[in-house]
Amino acid sequence: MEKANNPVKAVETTVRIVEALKRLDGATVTELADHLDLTKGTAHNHVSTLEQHRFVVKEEGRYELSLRFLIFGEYVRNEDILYQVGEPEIRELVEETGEIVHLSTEQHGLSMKLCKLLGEDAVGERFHAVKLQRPDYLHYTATGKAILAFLPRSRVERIVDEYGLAELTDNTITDRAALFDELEATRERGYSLNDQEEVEGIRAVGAPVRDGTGRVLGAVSVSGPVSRMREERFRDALPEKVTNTTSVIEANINLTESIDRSGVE
Amino acid sequence: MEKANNPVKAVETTVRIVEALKRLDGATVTELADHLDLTKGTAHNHVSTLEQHRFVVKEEGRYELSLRFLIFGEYVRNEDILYQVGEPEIRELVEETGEIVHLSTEQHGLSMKLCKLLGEDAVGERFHAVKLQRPDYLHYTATGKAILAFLPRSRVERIVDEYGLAELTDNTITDRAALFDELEATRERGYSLNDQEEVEGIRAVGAPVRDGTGRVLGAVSVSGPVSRMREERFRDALPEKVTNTTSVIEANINLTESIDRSGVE
DNA sequence: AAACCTGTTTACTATAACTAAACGACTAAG
DNA sequence: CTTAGTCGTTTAGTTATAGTAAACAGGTTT
Repeated sequence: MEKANNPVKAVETTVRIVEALKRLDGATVTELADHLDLTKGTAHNHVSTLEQHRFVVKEEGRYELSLRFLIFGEYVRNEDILYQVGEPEIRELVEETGEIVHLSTEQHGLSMKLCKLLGEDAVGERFHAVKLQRPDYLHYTATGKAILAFLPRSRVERIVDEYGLAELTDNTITDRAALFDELEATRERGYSLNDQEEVEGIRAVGAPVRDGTGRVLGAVSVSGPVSRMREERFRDALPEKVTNTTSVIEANINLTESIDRSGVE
Repeated sequence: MEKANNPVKAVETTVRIVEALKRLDGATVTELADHLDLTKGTAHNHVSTLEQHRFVVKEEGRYELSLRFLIFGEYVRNEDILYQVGEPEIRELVEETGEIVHLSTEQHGLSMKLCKLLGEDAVGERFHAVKLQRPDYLHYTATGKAILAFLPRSRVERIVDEYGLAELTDNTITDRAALFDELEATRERGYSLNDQEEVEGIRAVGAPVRDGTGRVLGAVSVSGPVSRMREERFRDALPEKVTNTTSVIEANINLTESIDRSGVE
């Protein structure tokens, strides 16, 4: 993790304001000043600068984050090659399995969801895209462990140094050595298993997506209640389906990239 | 439009950098410095500050916007009451009509899409959510005209002052008086019509969504090729369907808000 | 090796981001 | 109608800091 030696303080306060506007679901100048220990003048200057640039809207006397964040966010996602080629494939996977399917990538040592689909067994209807909440730590999700398994050990070390190994359930891996053993096993299997390590009663199977050079681009996972994730399905059937999906994604990414390299229009 | 009297210059350069990272699909420090007429040192300080706060990632030597923008963007959309109650309704509308359906709102005098769905006549499959690109001006879209029709005249004046009336097709309204006539007609009808004013060959029908106080929260529209938007359907059937949808949305919003006010859990 | 790219760091200075206080606009209370 | 209490915004003034320019370090390419 780079640690900006000459951080721009004014940018840092603006970031704090943006984060506070999210946390507080919008705020007045006075509220921002109180929460962030700024003067009203400073808070006002920042928030009005952000408003002028359309990242903030003033709605009925309160300042709120604007939909410009959505435009930027969708742009970022649409640029991501993993999302471009992965999204249609995980649509198929969600139809096949009926469970919850994730497509995630790693940024800053955290798991960022690109897409989350609920299958018909997970909800009433056919399938359903859902909100992408906060990022997750990598060590307790199926996608996260699939990613960690194929990152250079030094990166994994630094990530664990930075974020630690928070315990969410009895099954969460909280020991460094145990984590590296698990990652080794994951590498050998080619897929990751999550047995109620994030949420009690939920199991998941994940597999990495790697490019031609072996670099991990992200991972795909299928999650569901233990009641539907018993031995055979959890150990064989789903791993097979998930790795099939990631193989197709990997093939299509390599295809796309070699076409890019050949300069074909 | 508020015009920040004490803009924070450092924030403005950071905004320029963020916009450039989008425009250039990621950039190096040197590229940013060149494009934005900054020194490399300045560009580096800003971009590394943004990276430290996870709004930017360094991917293979290039700086790119991170998926944190998506998290913020989805948060903003999910907070929007119009999206919350409108999204399920326009799903129904897209199934009924088979055309393209939009749910949009106004921010900073521009039309911001909350959701865009393609119906089965518009694409092969059942229906499909698509990317929300840049904002649009309000005067040449069905949703935009529905919104403008129910904004206070003074606001409309200021919006036209700021952005003008850009001409996209022969049918685009580019005359101020003509626009106000059109908005008057829209108010009387209760819905807006767009007859190839944005794109040649595309017609659309839109209707506003207003809250209990009469304030416009946004608008819904159905768009399609002229070949499927002939007289009866364009003038009667679709306006009926669209206004039915907006009525349901309005009712649900009022219900939600009165429940909120009553403090029920 | 040397020249030429990078990205990053440094030392310096003018600038501009803060502080604190006051202002004008509202609302509520007396 | 006054007064006191909000609020957001603006002002003046000072100190911190953002930006400059230059040098540095790490890679390629020549």
